[in-house]
Amino acid sequence: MTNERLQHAVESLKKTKVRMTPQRHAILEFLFETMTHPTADEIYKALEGKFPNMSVATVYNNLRVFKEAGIVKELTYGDSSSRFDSITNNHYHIICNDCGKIVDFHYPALDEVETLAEHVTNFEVKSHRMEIYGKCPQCRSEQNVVHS
Amino acid sequence: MTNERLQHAVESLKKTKVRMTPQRHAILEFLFETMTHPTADEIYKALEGKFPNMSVATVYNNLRVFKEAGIVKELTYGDSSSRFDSITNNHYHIICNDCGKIVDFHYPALDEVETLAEHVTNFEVKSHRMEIYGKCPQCRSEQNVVHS
DNA sequence: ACACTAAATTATAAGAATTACAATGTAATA
DNA sequence: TATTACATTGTAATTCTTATAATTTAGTGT
Repeated sequence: MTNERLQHAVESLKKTKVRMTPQRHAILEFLFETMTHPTADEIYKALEGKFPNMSVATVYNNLRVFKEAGIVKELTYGDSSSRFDSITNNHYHIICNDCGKIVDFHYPALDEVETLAEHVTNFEVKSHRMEIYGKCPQCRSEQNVVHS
Repeated sequence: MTNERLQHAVESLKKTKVRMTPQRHAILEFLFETMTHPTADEIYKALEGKFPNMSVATVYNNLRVFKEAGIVKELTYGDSSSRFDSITNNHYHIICNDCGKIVDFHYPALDEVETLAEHVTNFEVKSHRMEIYGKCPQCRSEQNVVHS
């Protein structure tokens, strides 16, 4: 199913004038198979085995292309660098304040909030963003350890 | 009422070992009275009349202190610099994709989502973040102008 | 298969936001 | 008023991201 989504993405890119290079394909592939919401640099490092000469700029360029094509979403948290996530349906993220882990979490889209906001503010609503913050199970249990 | 909230913030800071300097107070004051969700640099520029020798580092240092004290919230969007907002109750933001304007928008907190996430993921939930994106009334009307 | 052209990649430099650091200054306390 | 720990200042360093120019290459038509 990863492959199916990947195929779909590649085809939707080809429909516009976006060429399919090996680097570009590898970045896409990585984004679709990983579950880790990587940073640009993590993508770069993950692929330097396969593409020893690839430039970081290539990663950034492609992430921009993918974003513009609606294939990939940029996640900006408090920390310095953005993370990137291939877009899937209706899931949100819950993030650990202590260790930074990001876990997917399914929930129907908050259409109601969008509609209400539209009426109240007279904006034309396009999208929304929601995240939940807390402490993950691992960090919770570490905290509970009694230090003697 | 701005003054009341400011007072309260100052006092809660003094309770810990945070000293009240003129610069710190001015930054707090500015954050509580402005409606504009300023960047660190905007705060710096806004106060350079009063404090010609203030360093940008001071602004950043204090914003970190305020964040740690739970008085101020950092908003990170896709663009390069963070914005800062004094924490108030139960309001969210709707942001214009075209001009960047941020408008407050009241809505009861999404407690239900927090509760559900807690059960599903076994995180200990602390907070959440939600924003809505779209096009503001001004940008909408500009778009509709017919160019002859 | 070959050539053409627009787009992509690479390498590097530049830019911008934020943080680190050392020296100096100052708020809170006794 | 003296003391001390915290704050500020100025600057340098760091980090993330973007811009640029030269080179390479994917996709297309012949």
